[in-house]
Amino acid sequence: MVHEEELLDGAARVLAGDHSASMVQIAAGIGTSRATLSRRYATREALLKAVAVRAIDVVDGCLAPLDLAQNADATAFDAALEELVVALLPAAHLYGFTSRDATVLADPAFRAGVDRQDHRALAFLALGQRLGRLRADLPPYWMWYSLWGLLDAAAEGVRDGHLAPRQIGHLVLTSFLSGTRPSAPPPARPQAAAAP
Amino acid sequence: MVHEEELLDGAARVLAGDHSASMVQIAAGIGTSRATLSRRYATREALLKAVAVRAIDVVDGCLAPLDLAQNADATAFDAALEELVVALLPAAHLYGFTSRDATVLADPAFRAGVDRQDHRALAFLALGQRLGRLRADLPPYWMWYSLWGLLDAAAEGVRDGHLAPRQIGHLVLTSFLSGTRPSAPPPARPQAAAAP
DNA sequence: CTCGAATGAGACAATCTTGTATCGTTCGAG
DNA sequence: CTCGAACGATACAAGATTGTCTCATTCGAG
Repeated sequence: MVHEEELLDGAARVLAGDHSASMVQIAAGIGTSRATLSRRYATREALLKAVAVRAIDVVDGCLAPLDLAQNADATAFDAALEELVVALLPAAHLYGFTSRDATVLADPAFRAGVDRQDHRALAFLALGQRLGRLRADLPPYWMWYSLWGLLDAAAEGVRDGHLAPRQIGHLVLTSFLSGTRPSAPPPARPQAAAAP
Repeated sequence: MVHEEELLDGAARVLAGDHSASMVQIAAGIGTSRATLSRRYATREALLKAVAVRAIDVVDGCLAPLDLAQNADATAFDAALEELVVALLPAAHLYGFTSRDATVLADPAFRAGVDRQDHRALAFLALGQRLGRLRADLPPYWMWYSLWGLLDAAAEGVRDGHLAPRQIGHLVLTSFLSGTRPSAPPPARPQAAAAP
């Protein structure tokens, strides 16, 4: 018997590539039969919601280490943030579609789970603000959403072959923290463009 | 006769809310009949691709002012970047789904359009690097993808009611440029958490 | 006003998807 | 080894979606 987690992750993998994949496509992508899929999950909607719940569980696992940092210092916060980004990278690729699927969005249980998750992340980000490691003039909600946006962007960049999987962890973290503006504003160096 | 642009924008609005909306739902959302929709676009796939082409056109319109800045200075570059973000915000909300829909992604014409678009944006971002206004250690492709990620994140934040439409322009721009790390690292101010 | 093009409403068959049931087979615990 | 649970394959009906068609109506240019 295939474990439920493998099955849901396989379904998520297929659905991440095509949000509107049919049960036949999902079963074929997993490598199982449509009969088994229908036996496990009564309807396609039920499968979708199960994947969404699985997504919440996985992301909750990524967020767990953050709770220990409530009485941490700046160094511990930075380490936890980096750990969070690295842990979230594959999750964003696999489960990102759940936040955009109308079927999933309509599920109150999913919305409630996301709300709990958001509040947990917001507490962590607010801690970063109090520690002086995150800007105090940005809404924590925006920091959380923008982090997910960067994670999604990295996943798309890898999908399109424009980014290497190895570098996206660093890219997301440095963009999230430092942005794309050079840290030390150069006084006035023309630096003419090199000839092609 | 309803103009083609209005029709496509209406379809995009419906599809942005539900990627797998049927022709009946799309027609109802636009306020027209399914017959008219089918007369204009032979198949649903054709409609999807037409929306995608429209998306490319609109984004091309947002990118047009950037070409004039090829021989610009730092100030002009900053202004063009801000203008770009503001122009791109509604487009990201309306047409963001095109970059994630399997049907659209499979269209060679769309991929070619996106490629041309990417190269145009990349040239602009590379100009920013030469002007010293953007970090030279980040791949231009990542800057472009991350900007779209932030635009998407802002749109989702508004959709969920966690962000106000008025502020997202500033949020995207400041996150893209400066990140979420405080600009001036505070020496050692404890700043105890305020009582709840 | 007149006429033609575009529209809305509806019917129709073909196809796809889904949910359910049945059959024989495989696989692992006892 | 034995047996029962889970599996793959297949068939079936019900429903939804799509693409095409017809017909009456509306709307605007001339």
